Amino acid sequence: MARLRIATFNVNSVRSRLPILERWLPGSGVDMLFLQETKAVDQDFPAAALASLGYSSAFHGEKSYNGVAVLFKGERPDVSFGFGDGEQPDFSTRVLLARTPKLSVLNTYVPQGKEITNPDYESKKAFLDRVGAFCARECENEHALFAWVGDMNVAPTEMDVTHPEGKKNHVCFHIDIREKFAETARGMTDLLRRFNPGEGVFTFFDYRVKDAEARGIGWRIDHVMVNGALAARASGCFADRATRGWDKPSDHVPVVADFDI
DNA sequence: ATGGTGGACAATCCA
Repeated sequence: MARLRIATFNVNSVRSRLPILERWLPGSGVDMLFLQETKAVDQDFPAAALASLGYSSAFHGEKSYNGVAVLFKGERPDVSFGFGDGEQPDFSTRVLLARTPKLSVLNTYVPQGKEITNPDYESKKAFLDRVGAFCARECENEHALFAWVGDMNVAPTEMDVTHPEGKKNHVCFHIDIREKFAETARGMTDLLRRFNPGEGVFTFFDYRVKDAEARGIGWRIDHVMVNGALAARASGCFADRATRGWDKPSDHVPVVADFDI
């Protein structure tokens, strides 16, 4: 049995967050880091700088928006982009699948949805349907170790927002999207919540809210969801606030999870 | 208070 530490982090531009990654990663103990919103085309991804930190990478992004990546130490996982289900759009800059001999991880940057009246909100639900189909297939083999991680843009419960009464029509909290998320993750364990059952566990602080973190105004929208086999091997999960005290933090907080596999 | 700030990129779009 070996200890495996994975993490998910919406960097909101991998190039702007390079100083944060350089400061955080070497002492983080993270073996595999899943990134969202890298906002860099592939030729601009700072692979060399990350390699000098001891992390290889696989990435796919586009100009200005979206982009996903995995950073890893040691053996290269088998990495693919998009749902691979033959449907369009393929979401190749929002979906990354990494398979190692021991486990598979689906990394997603779920569309935010803008407004509940916007067509993008329907696209968000359709995206989650495709994630749900994928997860259901992965979970058919109850012995295989599987995780779904990333920026899900859904706060699953009232505990996961600061003022739930004022957010009933928000695309990340509307009852429809919370039910869709629950259906998508059916049978899986919300690992950050399992190890942190109390109030005030957040992974996102809006830049537009003044002193959001100090005032405790946040969202829990970045998740590590695991199937039963992987849940049985989990030893911890936490939102790592270290990066928050440093210069130019992301609006998101890394979520770190430990396993014995 | 339908604002606010930050990122990418060059006039706005996105979150």
